[in-house]
Amino acid sequence: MRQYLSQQRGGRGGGGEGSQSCSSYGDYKESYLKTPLLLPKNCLLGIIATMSTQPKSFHWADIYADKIVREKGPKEQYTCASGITPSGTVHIGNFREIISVELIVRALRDKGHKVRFIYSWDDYDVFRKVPKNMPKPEVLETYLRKPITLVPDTNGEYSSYAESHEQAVETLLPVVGIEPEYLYQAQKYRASEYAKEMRLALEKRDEIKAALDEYRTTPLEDDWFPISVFSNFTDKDTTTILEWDGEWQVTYRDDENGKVETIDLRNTSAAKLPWRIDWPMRWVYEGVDFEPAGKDHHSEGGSFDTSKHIVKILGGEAPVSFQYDFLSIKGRGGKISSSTGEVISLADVLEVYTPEVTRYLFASTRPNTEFAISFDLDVLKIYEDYDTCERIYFGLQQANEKRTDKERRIFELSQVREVPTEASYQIPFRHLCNLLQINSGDSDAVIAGLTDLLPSQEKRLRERCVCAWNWITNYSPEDFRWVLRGSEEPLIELSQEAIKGIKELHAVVEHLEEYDEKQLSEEIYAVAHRNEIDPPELFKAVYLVLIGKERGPKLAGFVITCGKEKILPILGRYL
RNA sequence: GGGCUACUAGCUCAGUAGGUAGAGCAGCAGACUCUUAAUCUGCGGGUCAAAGGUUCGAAUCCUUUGUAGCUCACCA
Repeated sequence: MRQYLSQQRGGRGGGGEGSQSCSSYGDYKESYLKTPLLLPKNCLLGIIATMSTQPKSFHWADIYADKIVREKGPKEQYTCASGITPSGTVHIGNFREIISVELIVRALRDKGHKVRFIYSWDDYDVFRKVPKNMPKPEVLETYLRKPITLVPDTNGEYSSYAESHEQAVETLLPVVGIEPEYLYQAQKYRASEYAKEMRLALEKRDEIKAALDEYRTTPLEDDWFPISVFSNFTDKDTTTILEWDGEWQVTYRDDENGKVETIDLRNTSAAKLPWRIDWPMRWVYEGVDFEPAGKDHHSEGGSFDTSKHIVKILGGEAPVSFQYDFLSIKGRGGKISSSTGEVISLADVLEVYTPEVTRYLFASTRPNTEFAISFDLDVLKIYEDYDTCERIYFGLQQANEKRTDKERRIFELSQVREVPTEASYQIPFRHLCNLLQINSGDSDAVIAGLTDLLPSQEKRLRERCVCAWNWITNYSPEDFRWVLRGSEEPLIELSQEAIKGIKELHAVVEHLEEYDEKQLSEEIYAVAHRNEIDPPELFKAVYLVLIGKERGPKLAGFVITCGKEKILPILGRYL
């Protein structure tokens, strides 16, 4: 059991490393103010707004940041907390809490405050249920009622089940610009770091019991104790506390084998506070000023509610909080919940949404409203919205003052790190999808074709290409996908008229450089009429020849984008 | 039984320091010999769920009611 402790994170490196990585944010505001702005021509607006001092913002993150300062008073440092029990895959719903806190952390830092952002892994909680999406459930089942930190990783990659979930998150969060200081509760409990706090809870047993009983349907037993013990014989929490000596000694019985043992809170790894006491204890221990919670906790009688009372008993006060709503998923099978099988995680979202756009999803939505993360055609709209937001930020698109302020703040908060000094390459997601399909997913070829792309825009565009291609291949509707036909594929059977039309079109495409999109469009119609074909028939024939489908991207633009090198060989087969 | 949230145009929703109601889509009209959930221009459209209250003034604050959804009272 010990080995876990020392192995897990090379001893508690959390503090130092955490604050180090966080400091990059501290400079973030300053650095973008200092950096000379290389903005596109017509964006005076952007410059003016950037140079003015922090405008009053009505973004929810700023409103909460103000509220924290107002309610907690001036402080050297504010502590914002988030956390979760890694009892299964950490899903995108859990991510909402993390990023909500991070946005508020940023808002506080932008106002010049020092902030400690802690993320607590509650990996000393008991393993209660085997989630459906885990390998070797029969193995996991034998670990029920033991602390999660002792459950093995049935994928065999990490030293524990808890760590496998923790690592999945910790490696990914920096990608979206989130770098909290991680606290591992198993480590702390097993090192008896909370001995005093547990003793305090025992001393306040009656008050705590009364607070909890207020909302319980059946009151706690008279011999209830505010701590729970993992048996040293079985590691399970199926134990009964028999006695507390009024100081550090606690005697418990293992309910499975009847063995009795007395432990000392100062040097045991077995004792733990139950959740409803554990939470407020840590508010006091870490001095938490802000921590949100899901709506399940925020109901009257829920754990946040009882914690508000218990924290006072423990000599502290409750943090500022808000409740965030749940997320749903659109355009992809699978539920969001970790207990019901397939789970949507941050990794899945990042397949389709770039880090900035992922942040944008959360930064642009009030946390207390439910919304759906879409994998369907809404993806196009989300990217459009993000691009609009960016154009407004850089003054490339006009909007009224109120809207401009709002979009500007959302844009800032959506950035992974410092705000770029120039807009990204503005290309509609739909168009990018077509370019990628023309080039069979080869983003190098796409990028090579964009002659006006600035070097500084390339990295962001490449990230977007990856997401676009993932979306096309995995999520886009069938209508949306197409592949240019190759030379080995069988010829399409066409009417005489259609073949004449194709031939004539081939001749037109040979001089493609002489046409712009509108002219080419008109010429296609002219071809149809000269050959007495209904235009829709000709379109259909051309799409069949080019991509094997009856419909496709708008033809004239499509042909021009593909270029004659690609189009001529295909049409040429019908000459 | 308690709590929370929502109710704004046909649809999806913006609208936080109370000051003459907004957007997108749909619709209508016109343009385009034009297929895609993206062509352009113009237009119409709302007792802001209901009632009461505070106010010079309320979608916004308070009270009550209705409808819908979520959640707690087991565990974490």
